[in-house]
Amino acid sequence: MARMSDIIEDFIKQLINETDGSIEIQRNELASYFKCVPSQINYVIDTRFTTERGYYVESRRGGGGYIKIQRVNVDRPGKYLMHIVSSMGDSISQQSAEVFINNFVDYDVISEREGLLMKAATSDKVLGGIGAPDRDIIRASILKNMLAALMV
Amino acid sequence: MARMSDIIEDFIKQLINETDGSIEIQRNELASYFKCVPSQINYVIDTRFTTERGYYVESRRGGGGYIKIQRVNVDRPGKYLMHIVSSMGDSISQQSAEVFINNFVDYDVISEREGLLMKAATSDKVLGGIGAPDRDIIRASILKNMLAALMV
DNA sequence: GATTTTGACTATCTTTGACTTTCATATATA
DNA sequence: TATATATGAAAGTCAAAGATAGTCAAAATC
Repeated sequence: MARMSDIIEDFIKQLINETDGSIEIQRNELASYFKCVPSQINYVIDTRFTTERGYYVESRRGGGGYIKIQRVNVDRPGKYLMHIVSSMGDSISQQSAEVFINNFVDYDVISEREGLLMKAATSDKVLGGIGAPDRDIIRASILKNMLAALMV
Repeated sequence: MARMSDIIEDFIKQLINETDGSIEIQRNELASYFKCVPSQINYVIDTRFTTERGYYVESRRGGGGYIKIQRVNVDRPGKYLMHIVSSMGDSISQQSAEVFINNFVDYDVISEREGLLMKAATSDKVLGGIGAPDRDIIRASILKNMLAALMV
């Protein structure tokens, strides 16, 4: 069965597309629309609408509260890439790597084929054999080196 | 009696044929359909649906998890790559990897940028930290997986 | 001896709900 | 009137429970 979280994610993304990059929702309203607990909305936002994925979220509690989600505009892809690389840290999970790579493709910093290459090189499928702490370190190293190679 | 693994392999291959080269299965579902333990599905995938044999596999755990199996394209350049992949062995030095990659670029199987990416991902600069026998094994694995990704 | 089968244990992702925090407004009090 | 307090209406947090898939090695089979 399809994941509820994915369905909610798609719904929100469509709303954002329809409204020029920024929406305001009520958590409880959305939750009751999807017949889920309100905290699942938080889960979706925390895992899918992160800074890494290019979103900016703010909210307010209390009466008349809301959650506002905005898609971040990237007008200088090269600069964006630089910033990402330097903020990336020395260790990175497969999931995060994938998110980064998808972003690069979305913003036309790399081609789709290049994205596939990067994902293939950083997947747990190939790095899984490496022990737990080292794996993510080597993954970060691979990713950074590939990006650096493109920036030359 | 025929081997269970072979039966499962044939079943999956038929599914792939019926669906244009790409399927998504649930491990537990398939296991209960064949009345085997779930890990046998992993065994079948690990031994039969490898990059050497021309498949690209990805998966996701947790609720709504899945295993996705794609058959790679074996048309023209793909066929050449496929041949390379299956002849490459399980271990490869940085030097050999570079020779392979340069060849791909020379024969226009990949672009120059893609070549740079591949070299970056398989260089000793990033893999040097891994101990001697494992390093070349992981390098081969990365290279094969990248090539397979391009053939999907 | 190599391959296959099995199962216990692990890792990862999602769903759920009880409890907490914050804010706006209404009401009480100095 | 101005300020303090109570009330209710949101959203946030966090951990437990549930749902998958992965790993690894022992046992079985060929």
